[in-house]
Order: sequence, then structure tokens, then C-alpha cells
Amino acid sequence: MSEKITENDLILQRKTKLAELRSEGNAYPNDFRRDSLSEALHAQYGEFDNETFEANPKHVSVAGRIMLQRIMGKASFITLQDMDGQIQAYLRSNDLPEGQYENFKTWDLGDIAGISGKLFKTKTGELTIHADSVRLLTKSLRPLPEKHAGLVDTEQRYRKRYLDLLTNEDSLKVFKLRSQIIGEIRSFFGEQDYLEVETPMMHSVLGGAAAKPFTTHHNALDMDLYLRIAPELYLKRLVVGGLEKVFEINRNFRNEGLSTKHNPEFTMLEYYTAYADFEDQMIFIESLFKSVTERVLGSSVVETNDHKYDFSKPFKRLTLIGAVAEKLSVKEEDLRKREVLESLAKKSHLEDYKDLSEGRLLFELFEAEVEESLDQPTFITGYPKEISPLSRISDDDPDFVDRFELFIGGKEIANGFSELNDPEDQADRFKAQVEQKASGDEEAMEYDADYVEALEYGLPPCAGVGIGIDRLVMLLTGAPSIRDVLLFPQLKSKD
RNA sequence: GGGCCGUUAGCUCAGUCGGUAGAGCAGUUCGCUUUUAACGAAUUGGUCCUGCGUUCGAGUCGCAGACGGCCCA
Repeated sequence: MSEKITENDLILQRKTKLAELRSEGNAYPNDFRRDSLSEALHAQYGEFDNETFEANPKHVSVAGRIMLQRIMGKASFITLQDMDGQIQAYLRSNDLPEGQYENFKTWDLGDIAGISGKLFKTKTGELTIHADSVRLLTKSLRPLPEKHAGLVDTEQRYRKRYLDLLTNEDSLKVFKLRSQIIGEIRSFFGEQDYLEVETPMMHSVLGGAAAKPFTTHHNALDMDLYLRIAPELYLKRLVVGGLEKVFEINRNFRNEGLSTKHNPEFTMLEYYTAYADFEDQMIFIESLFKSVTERVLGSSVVETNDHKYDFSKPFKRLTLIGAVAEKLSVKEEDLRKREVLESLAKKSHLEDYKDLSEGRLLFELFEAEVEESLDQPTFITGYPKEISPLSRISDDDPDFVDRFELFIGGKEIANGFSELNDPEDQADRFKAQVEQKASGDEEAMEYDADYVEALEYGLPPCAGVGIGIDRLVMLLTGAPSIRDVLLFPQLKSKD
């Protein structure tokens, strides 16, 4: 937390300048108002020539951070950066009020300034503000990273994201895109009459997913609570309550390892649709992905690095057992035999495979051997009942449930199923989870009696889906690590 | 948890065989009224991640640790 604050000459020089500013009045004014943003000016006036500007002068005020400066005696150019982009200003000693140019010469890269003046084009045709007034709005006490390379050190980019955003345009782009993606998802659901809700982040009963939780304590209630691992059971209570189309975009917390695909807190979209099943949801996801990519990227074809995904086409569909059979070159019917599963599990170095049920063995084989190879969008269906305690039993086979997971680029992107709305079956499944927990499965759920009671009032037939937003953003931006799409990824404290 | 790689000036990076720690940018000073990574000249700036060890001598070699990255389970 308290990384040692390093004082060096560069900072001391700037502090001396700040002291001078303080002695002249308020060093942190907040009465400058801009009327223009940089990119908007380029868009509106980029094609103008100086004749046009002379006939029809445009006076503008902009504000931003000084990123570059070119000082030539009694005239200078500076590059100002705002939320929109960058614009150049031309400061000429003779054209500024008494003393302003001399003050400007004491400013540093990274200082925040307000500039007013008329637009013109330089010799080389660059749109520039010919300043008639300049003001220092905020003194920067620390030097910015190197002006061309930007901030490169990965650790510093994560710990001091503000410097990364200021100096690395690509990084800023990723987070702008992330915001647009989430915005378009909201629009898509809104257009289809889904209601957006927020459900509790602090749960007294653990459920909704197989994961290890974070625990916390409420002092006034003297009660231990879990940070939620999933919002599922609350959202389905809302479906019982008549919110037949409902969604939530919010954080989940899982107390597990970190990797390029995992951060302890991550953003999940979950939605539920009454009178729909998992097959309907697969089609819905296809249209969601097509729509979001078209609206955000302008095309349903996403090309990043050496991968290409066309979201205008229906996704591939495979069964879990079929995918494992194909990958390991075994017959599907053999994958129903315990001895075959065990020998494959041994070959795949699965831990404690002798203690696992057949369904879990199959699932873990899939995770170990198949998942990573599913590059093109693929729905996997046919999940075993025992690893899906909230899913509806398949009408075709009582050992399996009506569930799918979506894989793209070797990563799990979505998980959905027809919901189990039989309260007696749900009670039995919770009991099985409690037994698994008792026998050492830290990821098993707890018995949620209140949820079973809600089901007893009647949950309409429905289906729900969870989509990992961070992984979706990785996919659409080509980011190789989840840390590149999280503004402040979890890192170890340096103390 | 294991393996590999990295950590040197504010930033980006060099650093030979173990022998006085370097460059570019930024900063400071001077010059320069259309520059664009502005330019020219001079110049300041170091806990070489931390600790211990080997050695006459360690940024460099060894051991332990911290943090980060990638890969594996």
C-alpha cells in the first residue's frame, strides 16, 4: 500500500514551481471552462483552409494535459491531450497578454492547461489553436513516462493504470471498447424488454456456482457472509416474482488462483428468460454476439492476432461426450464405462480420479483435453447431472441435463441451461451438494432452504445464461490476458 | 505448487572476461517567432529489487527472499 514515495530533483523542481504558483494566488483554480474537445475540432474543422478561417474566424477554448512541447525562443508549439484525443496549440509571445509566455516557459510536460484562441492551419496543414490566452490549471509534480515509448513495464502499467491510459493509446482503446461493449449489451437486452436489476453481493448461503468463496463479517448483525460467487439464485427468485425477463451485469468473486484467464473479481452478465429453454438461449446468444460485434466493431467478423471469428454464422454444436470421444479417438459408448474413463483420467494426470463420479470424470477429461482446442465458437451440450445441480434433467436421459457451455478461442465464454424448477428435485440436489461438501469438495454448494421455498411457489419454466464479460472483451479486443481488460487487476501487495 | 525469464537514472533501455555505472528521452542553462519524436550547445541526476555469501575487488558469480511476466499442474 505505502510504496515509498521517491523524492528526486525532478519532483523538487516542480514543487518549487508550485510554491511560486501558490504565492501568486490559488494554485488550483477551477473556473476555466472549455467549449471544445480535440477530436471534435479535427472532425469539424480538419478540412478547413486558412482563407476560410480568415473569412470566418473560429475562437475556441480547450483544456488538457501537455504531452509534447516545441519551444523556439519567442514562439512555441504544444500538444494538448484531452479525453477525446490531441490538438496542437501555437503560443506566440507577442499574441499573448503580458507575462503569459514567460510563465508558460516554466510549465512542464504533464501539466494541465487551459488554452483559448483562433483556429488556423500550419504550413504542414495541421489544425492548430493560435493562443490568445493560456492558463496553468493543475501543476503536475511528477514527470510522465517517456514520451514515445510510453509506460512499458507491465507491473507499473497495472499498478499505475492512470499512467498507462495517459501514455498508451492502445490501452485506452481497450477500455473505451469495453465500455461500448457493455453499453451495447445493455441496449440489446433493453430492446428485448429485459429488466436490469442488481441483487446482493453479500450472501449468507453459498450457491449459484461451483467455486471457493471469500468470506467477510457483518459486525452489527454479528454474521458471517460470503461475497457472491454468482447471482443465479437471487435472479431466479425474481423470475418467481414475475420478472420474466431479467438480467444483471455485475461482479462475482471467487477465491481461486490468478491467471491470464482468472481474476478474483470479474464481471458477469446473467440473464433469465421465462418460457424458453436452453436451445432457445443458444440461438439468443448467437444473435447477441452478432449484434454486439456489428454495433461495436462495425462488423460481425472479428479478426485479432491470428484468429478470425465470424459471428454472423451459427455456432458449432457438439455434445460433451462426442467432443471427448473425437479428441481422444475413443468410441462414445466406451466413455460410459468406468474403466475406460479411469484409464483416460490416469493418462491425463487427473488428481484423485478414482474418487470421481463417471459424469465428473467425463467433464474433467473434457476440461483437460478438449476445452483449449475449441477455437471457433462451439456450444457443448449434454452435461452430467451431478456437476449441474441447478439444471433441468434432460427428457432424453436422466443422467444428463439441458445445459450448454460456449467456448471461443479455447476459453469458456458462457454457461446456460434450462432451469430446474421442480422444488423437490432441487431439494434433493442441494442435499447431494451438502454431502459432497462434507466429503471435502470445497466448491460444492450449500442447502438454500429459502430458495427451495421460492421454487415451491412456482418458478415458470425458464432458461438462464451467464456470460463472462471480461473474457468477451478479451475476445473482441485481442487482449492476451484478463489483466489487459481490467482497469485495476488484482496484484500482490509490495509490502 | 513447479520451471523459465525479468528487475540498472523519473521513463525506455545498454552494460564485454568480475576491475572507476552508460545512452536516448525528461530536467537544468544558453540560443532559436510555423514546430511536429523540433533543433544546436553545455550540464545535473544511481539503494544497479533486498539480504547473505565467494573474492583483493560484485550490476556481473553463488544462495535465500520480494515483486512482475510466461508456461506447466
